[in-house]
Amino acid sequence: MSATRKPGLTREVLIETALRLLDEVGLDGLTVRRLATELGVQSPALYWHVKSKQELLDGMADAIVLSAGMGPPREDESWQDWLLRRCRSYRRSLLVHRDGARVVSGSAALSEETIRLFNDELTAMVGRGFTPVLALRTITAASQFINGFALQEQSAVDRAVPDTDDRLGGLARVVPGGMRSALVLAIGAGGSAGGDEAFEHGLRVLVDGTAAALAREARPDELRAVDVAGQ
Amino acid sequence: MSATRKPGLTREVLIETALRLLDEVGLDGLTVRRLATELGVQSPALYWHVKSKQELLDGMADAIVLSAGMGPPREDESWQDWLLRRCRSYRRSLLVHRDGARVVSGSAALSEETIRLFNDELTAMVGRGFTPVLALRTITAASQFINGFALQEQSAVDRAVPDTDDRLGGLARVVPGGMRSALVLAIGAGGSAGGDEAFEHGLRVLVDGTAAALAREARPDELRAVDVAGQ
DNA sequence: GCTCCTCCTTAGCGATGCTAAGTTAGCTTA
DNA sequence: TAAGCTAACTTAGCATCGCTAAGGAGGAGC
Repeated sequence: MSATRKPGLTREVLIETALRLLDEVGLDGLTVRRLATELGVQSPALYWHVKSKQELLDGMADAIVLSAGMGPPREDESWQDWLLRRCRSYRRSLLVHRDGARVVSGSAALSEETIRLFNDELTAMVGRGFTPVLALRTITAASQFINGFALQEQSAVDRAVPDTDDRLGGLARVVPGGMRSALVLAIGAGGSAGGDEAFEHGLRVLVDGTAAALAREARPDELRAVDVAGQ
Repeated sequence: MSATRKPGLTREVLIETALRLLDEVGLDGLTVRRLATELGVQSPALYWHVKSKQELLDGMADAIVLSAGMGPPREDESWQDWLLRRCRSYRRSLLVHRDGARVVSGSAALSEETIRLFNDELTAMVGRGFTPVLALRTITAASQFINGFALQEQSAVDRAVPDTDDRLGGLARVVPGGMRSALVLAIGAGGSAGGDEAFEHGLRVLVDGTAAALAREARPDELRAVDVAGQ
């Protein structure tokens, strides 16, 4: 019953070590046996602290997400600045660990702590004029864009780098012989599927589009004849 | 030398069967042995037509992407309508097959055919006023949003569905006891992390934000004092 | 001192991706 | 027609994986 028994191992230590090991060997190299060795223990010992490997991965994913420092905006901060800050921080957290995006994407169980912070964010957005649904959808869209983006950035890094001009980063691994104008132009002009600039562009699009949606939401009585969604 | 030998098996047949089997058993259940059984063959036989399981998955991913019907807009079609059509079609293709998004996300090697179509799209966008870089980044942002979105939609479906109120679809599997206002409000109002409406919202944000970027690109001499990106 | 419970070990099961080596069928060549 | 070659498969099996079952060590509590 006493909390200070002497566990030797802990769920927390397990997750921390797993994250460190992840950077070394990657997600595919992160086996239960390898982690056990790293902890100076036999592999079945881990199953005393964790139900399955998936539960371990869920814990790692939650630790990564939490390390981004979620939370509502500061008092003096506009929702735009906050959203930009949050998104950049989230991407950085995914990129800090090797295969971080894959770990987070493969997990679905978030901790109560994460959900609480998430809810605080939504509440703050509502305080700045968002409807609850718009707030949720905005964060949702942002998260999914960042997940997809980081996923591709890391998959491009992890594979064996081909000879030259892999600027497309996973979108076009093989450059065909008769590559035509636009693609080669875009790449030549510094365009790339990954990287900070491409990410910042996506962010900007997100913020601008959200601002438009927010303006629409705020005065829903006006004409929507210019609606672009044709469906 | 004659092309009509009688292979019995083909790379194409292999991929088609694998996609059919994928719908049955899911990505985790799609083993080489299982696929071989489905083809009435022993498992090592597959390695004659395919270098590794990853190469098979790459082929499946490419088939899924190609099935979306990529290609430039019609003559009379605005880039907005085309982009919406293309994005919806892409999402639908990912959702058609079980774990389709995971298969596509896990693959990096696209066929030359896909790259050619992709290039045609960029070229057409340039014809409508985009710079090559903006065109590439737009498609990139769209693809990554859709990948992330579909990934989450399918991961929410695939896991054992909990008792009630799993509307958050993977974002909040466990609903904590003291869930506060904004989240419960958003969910109550029909908000959800997945689903057609959330997707359409994301698309709208993308198109609106891209329109703003395009307007900026078109007259780059004007003042940019209202720039929202602080970095 | 005896028992109980926590935390770890040893042993091993079934399944996985993949390789090595052997076998068969059908075309080409003499 | 017979020999030979090679594409397309089979049989056997290796190393590794996540995970389970059973047992043992050692401090805590009576």
